[in-house]
Amino acid sequence: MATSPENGVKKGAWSKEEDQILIHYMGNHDLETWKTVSEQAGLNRCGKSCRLRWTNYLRPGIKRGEFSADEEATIISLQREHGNKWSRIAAHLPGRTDNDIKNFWNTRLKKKLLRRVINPTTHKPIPDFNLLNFADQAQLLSVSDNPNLEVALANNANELIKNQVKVLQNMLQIINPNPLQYFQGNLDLYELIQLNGFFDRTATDLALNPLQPQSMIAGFSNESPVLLNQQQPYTSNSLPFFDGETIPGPVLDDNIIHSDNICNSDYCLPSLVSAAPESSTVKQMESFYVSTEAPEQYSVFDALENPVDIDEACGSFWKDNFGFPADG
DNA sequence: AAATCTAGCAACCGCCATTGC
DNA sequence: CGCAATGGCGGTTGCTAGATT
Repeated sequence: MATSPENGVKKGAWSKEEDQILIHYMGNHDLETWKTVSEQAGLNRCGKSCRLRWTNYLRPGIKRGEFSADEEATIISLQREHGNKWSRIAAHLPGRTDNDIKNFWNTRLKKKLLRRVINPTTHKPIPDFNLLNFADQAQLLSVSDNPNLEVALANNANELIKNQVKVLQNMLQIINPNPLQYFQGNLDLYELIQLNGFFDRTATDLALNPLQPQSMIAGFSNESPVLLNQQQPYTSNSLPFFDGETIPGPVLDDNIIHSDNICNSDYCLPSLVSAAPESSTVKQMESFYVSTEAPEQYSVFDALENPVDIDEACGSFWKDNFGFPADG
């Protein structure tokens, strides 16, 4: 069992013997401070740990087990009203602890709301996946049991992954302005990152203008470098993406070397040119990542390049695509 | 059958407020 | 008033049992 290095007090799960000692002590003494409880009861625990064990588990009247439908409705209603004020919410639910309610919210109720396409933060219907925070997006993906929803959300998830790749690129570039050496064992990943035009940015540029999610996408626009022979099929192995789906990509130009220190004959680096809008990296990336089965009007890149009226779009996004109610 | 993944939950951590000296 | 001790709270971690591969 773990102990705190500085004072040797025990940490981790409580044993039945410790529980009995604490219950016996609390039943026979008035509470002074939790520190004295620990000391006088002979528990090798810090006072804080004793308090938590008592208030969350051992004190009389604690209600355990499944939450009733009424309790569930109360929690949702109070969470909407007060936010994550668990102790305040617990005051309305006799026998339930703030910790229990917090766990119940985080592990059950949030998912339940997401399944109903309700944003657990705002308690309003979700008009567009992109308006959720990242954690809720991930959770919505994980709880989805609607195949149509999964297909559509995959497109948005591609977008999230691209953003994360950009963050990784930033980090690598700052660590080493010539990151090519990292990719000798994973050239598919190298090609994916190269497609984003990352290696043309200097460490100084990145330090002064770190990429943010919005600017990352904006960075894909006209001045971004693109591959010369982008219409041809991808030469290396297709990149596996969601659930084994493979996505065709443009060929890499074998004849033009971008960097002089690494050149595998099968994976030489392409040269880069500025693109016209119609052949921009945005369009290229769109065809690269977004499933052709996806409704074209909801391409994430279209949305970014052509700002839409959010109110108008919100009202129809789910309804048009999945038959979900958009307004309650 | 073994390995891996996932959900649920108990407990800890860090921050802030309160209290007492 | 300042400081230390303590308590309260919300966020996070890590363990475990059950499910899945």
